[in-house]
Amino acid sequence: MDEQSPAISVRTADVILAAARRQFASYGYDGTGLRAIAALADVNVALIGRYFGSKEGLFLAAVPPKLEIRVLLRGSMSHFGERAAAIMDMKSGRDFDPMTALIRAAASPACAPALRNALNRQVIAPLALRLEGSHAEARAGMILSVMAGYDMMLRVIGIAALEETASAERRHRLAAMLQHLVDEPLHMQDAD
Amino acid sequence: MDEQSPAISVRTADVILAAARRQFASYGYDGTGLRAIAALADVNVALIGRYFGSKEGLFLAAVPPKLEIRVLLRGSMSHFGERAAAIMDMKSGRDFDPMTALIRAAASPACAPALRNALNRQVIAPLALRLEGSHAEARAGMILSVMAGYDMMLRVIGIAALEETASAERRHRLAAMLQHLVDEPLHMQDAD
DNA sequence: TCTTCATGTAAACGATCGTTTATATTTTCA
DNA sequence: TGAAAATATAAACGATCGTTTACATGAAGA
Repeated sequence: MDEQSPAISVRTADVILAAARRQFASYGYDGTGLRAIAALADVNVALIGRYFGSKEGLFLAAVPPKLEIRVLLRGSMSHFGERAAAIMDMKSGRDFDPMTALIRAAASPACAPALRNALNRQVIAPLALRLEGSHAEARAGMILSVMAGYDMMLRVIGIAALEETASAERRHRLAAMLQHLVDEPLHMQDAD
Repeated sequence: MDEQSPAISVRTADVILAAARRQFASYGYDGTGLRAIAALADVNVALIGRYFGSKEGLFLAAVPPKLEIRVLLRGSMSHFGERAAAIMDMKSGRDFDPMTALIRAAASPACAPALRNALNRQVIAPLALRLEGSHAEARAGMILSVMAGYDMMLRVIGIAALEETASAERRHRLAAMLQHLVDEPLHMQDAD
């Protein structure tokens, strides 16, 4: 080719992606340096530029594709709350969780638009398709909000009131909120 | 004095604090430069160092003290959900909102511990005192989670499914969730 | 008026960042 | 085996960052 053909090696690209996911999830977008990713991947810094163009390109290639929630949508929606809450509680200790990475990166203007698109396409749209009743998209958005807020307070900031509560109790309340957003027709409020 | 007496001017300090709040809320902790704050405050960069010691010191002096939620706790707790949801919806367009600033800064390891402390002392503890029934602190943590997640999806990331929904509908659902976390005894789930 | 202390400013330091350029090494294939 | 393509590396660039040092201005008190 006449233009620059980056000359890729799939295995090297995967090693870089894995390292990038770990770093982005742990330290956020701004807190992660390309040299740290390169060191973790045992790879030269310049390779990242050649493989993914820029730091933003690397982030977009690493994190948003992992945001799929199809596993959550498998099975009856009458137990969605339970399933979601169980997953939100289980995922502690993993070296990479896309939602945590997303939260840590949300503040960076460089990736906010891309995150918005990824969330719309890979989370909200498929979820809204499974919701019956009115305002399906808004309810999907609220469901995502609840899950993200929970993750942020529990994992990113580390609120003691949540950390020190029995996992079953937290999961119970989280599941109830999510399930009620799924079961649209119910009016939750008692007074008007 | 023998040590360094920073020689303060209250008005200058306030100007710096106001500028810092605006910048931190808009661009997050990492995205904000001291020079940008200084320019906005029409003040020399070095003054920030002399007044607040460091960037972290400035952030801690600017954002956490504004986290008070006493206004939210005024009045009967049987309408807490409505009040909170109304405030969460109203605050758009303000030049500084402490919760948005908090979310934008949560990913920075430099301020996460301080944010944790500030949230515990100024939000969760006073809120839990007003909650009757069991697991008051956990429920307070969940209330904060819901509000923060809502703010993050609506204001920081900007999810279309929430932005394009009528404000009244959003507020309605948010209020219902919050109020149910206040009214502990109710079991929200329908199936077991 | 002269000194003192409070306040503000200018300039630079050292470090780190993302990115690029130029070069080296390895692999492939005729 | 040898040329060409693919892959990897080292070194530097320019910019920005938070911070510090040294100096200038200003008002107040004796």
